[in-house]
Amino acid sequence: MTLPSGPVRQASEVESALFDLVDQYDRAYESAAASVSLTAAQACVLGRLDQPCGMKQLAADLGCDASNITQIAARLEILGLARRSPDPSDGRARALSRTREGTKVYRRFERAFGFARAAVDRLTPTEQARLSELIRKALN
Amino acid sequence: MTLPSGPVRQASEVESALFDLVDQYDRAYESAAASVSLTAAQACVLGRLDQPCGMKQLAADLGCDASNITQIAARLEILGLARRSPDPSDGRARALSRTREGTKVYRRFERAFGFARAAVDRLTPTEQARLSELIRKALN
DNA sequence: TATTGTTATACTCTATAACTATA
DNA sequence: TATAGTTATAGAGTATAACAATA
Repeated sequence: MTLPSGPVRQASEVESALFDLVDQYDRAYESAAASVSLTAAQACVLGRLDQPCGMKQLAADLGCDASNITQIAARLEILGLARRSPDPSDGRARALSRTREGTKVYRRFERAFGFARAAVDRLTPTEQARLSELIRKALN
Repeated sequence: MTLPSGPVRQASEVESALFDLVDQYDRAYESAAASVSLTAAQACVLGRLDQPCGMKQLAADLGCDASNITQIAARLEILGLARRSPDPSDGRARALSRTREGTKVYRRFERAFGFARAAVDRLTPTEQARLSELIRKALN
């Protein structure tokens, strides 16, 4: 006979707070991206192009397969927001960079996002420093 | 003539901490789900079934379209992890609930996840309370 | 007529495997 | 032979629109 598995684990108050924070952050990110007609992944890649960046590096940063970056880069290129340029020092490599339009759109995304800034603005400077400290310690 | 758009906004230290927290949380969630052969969305739905729940309610909770829930529920059903039952009081409605196997798998997911608990365990009880308080204030 | 849920469809993200070109 | 990137393909999440059954 099989015993019932029982209820799932009960989260503590801090864990719930962390969950709510992450949940709201993710939703705000997605929503801000949609507001400028980007997907979250596209906004994420676009945001990493302050400097031109190789495909392999982007894949490593985002923790996904390189073939994935190829597709996202291709779409950003079609949208006129990014451009792939040959690497003079390595014929295999290509660097992805933002176009001027891409930077404009990304800045519109940032203004639409605002989640982190708004959250932080509800805290005093001392509280902000303390929050930062606690998060860093928790992340180890 | 068009002026350059200029650099994107520079995030503050707290904002960076928030970003890192969310990023690590999301990756750990995804990875834990994969470790029990679930997608993040499937784990998310499964985790909300401590009580049977209607499709519409699930869609509202997850902030997505109801047709989306239909698909995820169908897959969870095929996997034997959840079940859709008719609602006796409303012939249109169906309630999704975890099977015993679904609860077992979800508990394995929780053990694999552990991110929030591990993070929280690096803090003293006083620090945990303070973190919780600051997050709640920041989320308003 | 409004609501719950489903189906059909299309787009995107994602990974794997096979491939091209270069190192 | 190894590496950077691409292509082909397939599974899954997502939304919209049209639909069935019920309220």
